[in-house]
Amino acid sequence: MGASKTDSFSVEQNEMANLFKALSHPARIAIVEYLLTVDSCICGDIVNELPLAQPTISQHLKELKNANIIKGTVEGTAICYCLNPDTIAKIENHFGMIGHKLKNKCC
Amino acid sequence: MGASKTDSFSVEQNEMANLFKALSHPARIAIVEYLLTVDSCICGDIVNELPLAQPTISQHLKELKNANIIKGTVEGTAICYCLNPDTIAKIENHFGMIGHKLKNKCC
DNA sequence: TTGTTTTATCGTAATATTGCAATATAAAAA
DNA sequence: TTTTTATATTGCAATATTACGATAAAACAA
Repeated sequence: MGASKTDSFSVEQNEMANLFKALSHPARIAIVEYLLTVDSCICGDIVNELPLAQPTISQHLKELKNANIIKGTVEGTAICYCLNPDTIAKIENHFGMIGHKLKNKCC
Repeated sequence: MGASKTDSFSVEQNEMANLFKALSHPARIAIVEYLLTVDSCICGDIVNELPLAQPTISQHLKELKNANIIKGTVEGTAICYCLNPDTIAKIENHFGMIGHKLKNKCC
């Protein structure tokens, strides 16, 4: 095969897996980090920041957008990207929950 | 192509991407969740918990082990798997840092 | 209008992932 | 020893991902 057996798992499990898949590439990690260093959300120069061709970056941005990790709004000719705090908080809470449960364990 | 341009990014960016890649499949999310529900670390029945064949689960466990998300120690015939709190904390801190930086932003 | 700039999409080649049957390995039980 | 039980590895087919050249689309400038 090659396709994940998505149907065999819960909606929540698939959601979390999709969030992590969106973050499972160094270019997308770099994009998130870059968005954090920029003061405002007004961007448009991500292509110059990364050692990848423009179509490749556009594709990575699309995946981050589909996963709701970033938001993009049209700003004239350019597009303004910024991180989605809700999704970041969602992931943060997920691991906070895991960390909390782990404290009551033998590990 | 198809291979990631790993060399173009920092060691840290690749490390984080690999951690997330290990968590980017619902079966591996399910394994992590199952390990959280078990009282002790003494496991050995993960195969019966998931709707996947034994070789498939063994492969998923291997990926989680390679990413240091779980630890496995031989326990006679069975193998005892448990979560690695250090790695969980590492991811938790990563998002805590992002969340903190986001608070000083326009988003 | 035409040209410029910025981002998106298409098409495709190279590579990676997923899943499992078959088989192997390792440790304990009989 | 042989058998049983639990986990790992191999090999392969189906599918997904990654990267980018070529091209398109959208908004503004001249």
